[in-house]
Amino acid sequence: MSGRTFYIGELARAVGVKPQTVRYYEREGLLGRAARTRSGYRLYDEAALMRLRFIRAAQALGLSLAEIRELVMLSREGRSPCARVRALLREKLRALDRKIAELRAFRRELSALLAQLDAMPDQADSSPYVCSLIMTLAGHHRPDHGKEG
Amino acid sequence: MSGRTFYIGELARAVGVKPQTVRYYEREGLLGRAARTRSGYRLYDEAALMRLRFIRAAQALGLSLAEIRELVMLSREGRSPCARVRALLREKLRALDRKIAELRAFRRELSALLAQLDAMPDQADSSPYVCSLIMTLAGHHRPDHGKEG
DNA sequence: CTTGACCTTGCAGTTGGCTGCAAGGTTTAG
DNA sequence: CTAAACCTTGCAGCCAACTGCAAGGTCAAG
Repeated sequence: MSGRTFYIGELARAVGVKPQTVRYYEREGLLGRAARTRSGYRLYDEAALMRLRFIRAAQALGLSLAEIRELVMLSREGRSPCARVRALLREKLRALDRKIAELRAFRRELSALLAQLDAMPDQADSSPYVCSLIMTLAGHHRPDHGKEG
Repeated sequence: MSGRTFYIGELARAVGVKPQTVRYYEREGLLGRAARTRSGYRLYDEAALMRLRFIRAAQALGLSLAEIRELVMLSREGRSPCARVRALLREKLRALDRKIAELRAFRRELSALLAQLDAMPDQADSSPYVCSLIMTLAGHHRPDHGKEG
């Protein structure tokens, strides 16, 4: 009755990650140690597949591996992680709102600055501070320009 | 007629960075090597102060140190960096728009998911994948949740 | 002369989530 | 039997922009 088993590469392919990533999650306490064949190969079952999918789904929702580990721990202790999931996601939502507001404010500043820059002729000089307008308008802020789309 | 000079600590304090950061910028080719006293202490003038302020201002606008170095190079070659500044900032603005759109789309998804979660009772089970709803709705996305505000 | 605040260099560590590599053992197809 | 395609471990490196530390030299005040 016990379903299919998988080598680490099959498991990884099924979820779209690399074997190293699976080992990394194990090291980080997100997956629990796998069963082994006599020769030492890791063997996974469908429950492991589901756990791995959960990890990726939770990551896609913006949870960090540390937060996901916390949820996994709760679950392993038999306590329902649902309340904690809600709290974490609500917190993410608030952080998201703050971030969006911040980026919009910054966008306004940057586009105002660009409008002024476009209205100016190029400076022919190579002044020590390169571009004076930037000095006068760049304020306060430390934007967080994370890449990745 | 040559104005004030500064030790690295004074310079750093004047701009709100640490001496290590100033040395780091020098190593990275953003500041050019400073004059030295006989005993080897770095000595800066007001032009250096302005250059350092420029670096921080440009960072505040979202430019990376690599991009700022490029501007500094242009300036040192006597070519006006203004056109490049405009191009870089326009690019930042576009990236910002993409990012804001992405975060808003993600915000919508997350808040819909939360609404569904709030409507559900806690699962008492500690199922292998922790929380089934999350599995069903978490898609595709890889949000970039940079911290810092 | 001593204390303490400065400065110097070089190099390791931080963050988060992987990714790569080397050196070896195993399994499977032909 | 061999070659390819797996697997194992351990550990270094990546990104950016710093930050910290150790071990030592310098300088001004009292």
